[in-house]
Amino acid sequence: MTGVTLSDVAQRAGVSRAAVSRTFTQGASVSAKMRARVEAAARDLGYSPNLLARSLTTRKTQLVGLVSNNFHNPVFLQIFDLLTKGLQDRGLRPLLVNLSDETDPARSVQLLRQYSVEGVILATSHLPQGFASAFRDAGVAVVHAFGRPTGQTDVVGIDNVAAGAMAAQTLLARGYRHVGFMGGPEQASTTQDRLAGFAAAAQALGGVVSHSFASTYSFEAGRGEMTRLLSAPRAEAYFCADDVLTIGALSAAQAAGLRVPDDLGLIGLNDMAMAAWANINLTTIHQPFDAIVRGAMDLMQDRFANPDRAPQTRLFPCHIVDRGTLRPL
Amino acid sequence: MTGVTLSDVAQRAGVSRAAVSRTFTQGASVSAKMRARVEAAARDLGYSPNLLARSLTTRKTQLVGLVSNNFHNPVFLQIFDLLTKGLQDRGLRPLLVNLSDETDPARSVQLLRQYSVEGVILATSHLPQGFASAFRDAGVAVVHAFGRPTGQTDVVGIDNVAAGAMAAQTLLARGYRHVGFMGGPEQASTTQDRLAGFAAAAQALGGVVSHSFASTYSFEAGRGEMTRLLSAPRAEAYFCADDVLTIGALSAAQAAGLRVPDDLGLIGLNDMAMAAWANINLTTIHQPFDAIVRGAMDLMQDRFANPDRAPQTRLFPCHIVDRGTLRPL
DNA sequence: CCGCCGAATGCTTTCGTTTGCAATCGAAAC
DNA sequence: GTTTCGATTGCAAACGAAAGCATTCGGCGG
Repeated sequence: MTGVTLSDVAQRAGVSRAAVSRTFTQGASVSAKMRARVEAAARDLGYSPNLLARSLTTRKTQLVGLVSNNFHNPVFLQIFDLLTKGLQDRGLRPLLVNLSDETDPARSVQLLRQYSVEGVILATSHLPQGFASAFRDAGVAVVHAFGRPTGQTDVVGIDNVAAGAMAAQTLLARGYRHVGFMGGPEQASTTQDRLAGFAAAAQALGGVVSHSFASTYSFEAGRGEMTRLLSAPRAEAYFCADDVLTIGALSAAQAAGLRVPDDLGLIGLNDMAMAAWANINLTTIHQPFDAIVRGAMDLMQDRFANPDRAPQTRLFPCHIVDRGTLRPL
Repeated sequence: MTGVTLSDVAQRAGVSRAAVSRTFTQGASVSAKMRARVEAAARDLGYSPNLLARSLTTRKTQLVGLVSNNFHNPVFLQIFDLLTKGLQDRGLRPLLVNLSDETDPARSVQLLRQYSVEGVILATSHLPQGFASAFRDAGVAVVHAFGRPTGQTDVVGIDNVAAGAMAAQTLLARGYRHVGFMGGPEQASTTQDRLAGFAAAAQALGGVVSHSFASTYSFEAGRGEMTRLLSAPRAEAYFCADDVLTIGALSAAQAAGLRVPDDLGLIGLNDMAMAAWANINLTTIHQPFDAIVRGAMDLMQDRFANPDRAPQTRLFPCHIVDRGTLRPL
């Protein structure tokens, strides 16, 4: 234990405990002389206020839950980086929750509530049933990043239907006619929405559309699924709903002796850092992580200030990043 | 706010506050009848104890700081995954701290102390001066994962000197004679130790050794450094001190038209998930992340129980994983 | 029926802070 | 030298829960 408390400082400085408290609380009334005196004593003793005790009376913990269920896809490291930096800049502390193996998500809700988090940022494509509402009911600000707009909770992300359409338009504009969609898990809302947008746009433009799903958003699943696809009549180009999946598909294509993009076109989604690596060099749809993450934090803080406002959705535009897996216009 | 407190439950159940407290604290004396009565009331009201308030009297927060300065290398996502799951299983909560852009590390120390974390796990190759000792002095259990043994703090990781030697022995056994070391930042202890072990072992076996450093542990740095190396007389094989670096080097070699492993051998270190991807397929030294992470948590909890024991070091053995970037024996 | 004793329960203080309220201070206005 | 009034200060009561201590309960042997 550090052990040194406000009382110790007060005694040392020969002032009341309230005086010490005031010099350490933003915007309280203290004279310059008093402040100097207290600060000197505090420095001598190495005092710093106990935030947990403070939170008891202020009802503010500065704690926010950061929950994710995907610790395998490297994009999430980028997301954590942006998120942790951003939260630190705003004076908030992230309590990290890994939902991967959690059989009972209610436990995580309970847990975060017990720690009195003020807000929760859900960074997950798919969300356990009733998760968001549990927090809402408990009065904690919750925002779902990378989620599907529901009107029930704050959501920030991209328009996945539009992104799917953008992929289709790009493929057809490059002269591919038989185009395929390779999704992640079929029940993920991102997969569903991207497929819907992709199929509709491709058909509207006269394309021939097929689709299939990989079991997870992972390299192996993408590689396995593409290997399967290549053993039958196949499309000329595929839109893979995630970069990691796309890299898996790319690997399968190379293993099958196909040249990309001449024999087979591929377009991904995310534009994760790795997509730009020279030996991967993915053509992909850029998802603006920084804007989304910033938006999530903004929305959360906005709800701190105004807990009863209506749920809000913020979607950010994507754009194509042209690299080496699609033939040029 | 959830708002429902112990007093509310006590009133509802028509018992004293102490009774409620006892039914929720491990190993307190309550009759079955009382317990049932309180639990019913608690359920009705949706009560769960406020851990922050509890921590005030118990002096236990179950909070541990998880600090890292590398949110770019994908291995850290694997590490976070293991760490968060492990901590959750042990009933501990990770408070995540991103040191990347932190100009004043003392701020992070202060911060974690203010939240009364019971322990800190440092997952960083390099560590700011005085960081570990600051925690130690504050009486919080600190363990440095992936660090260099100092005798001052608990350290868990691998023997980097031995790992370097293992790399050298492997290269020479495969018939490479002029061998190079490509490190990360020169001041990183991991870089220094791996180089020392590598150079000594290679020379002892009659190899010709050269070395150089990439500016960071990143793809771009590895690729840039290898590109530079290839523009001059070069070694026959390189030991790159990290997988991401190795992938960068591999990319540079491919871009230069070299065949790996025929024209150039490469061996990495870490065996991150990506190293096994078929289109990367790195021969590398496996670092046992799961054992290291588990060891870190064990050591931390061990110090909870016994705060004054001497600092301890736990190093785990590595082994070669043979894939496609080194020619066979 | 009485006394005894361990188990259950309630009372009260405490943990480290903040904050409303009342008392005090100091200087400007008279 | 008083008044007066705003800015400082101290006092004491929260905040939500744990735990030591004293009290009460219940069942047992006698």
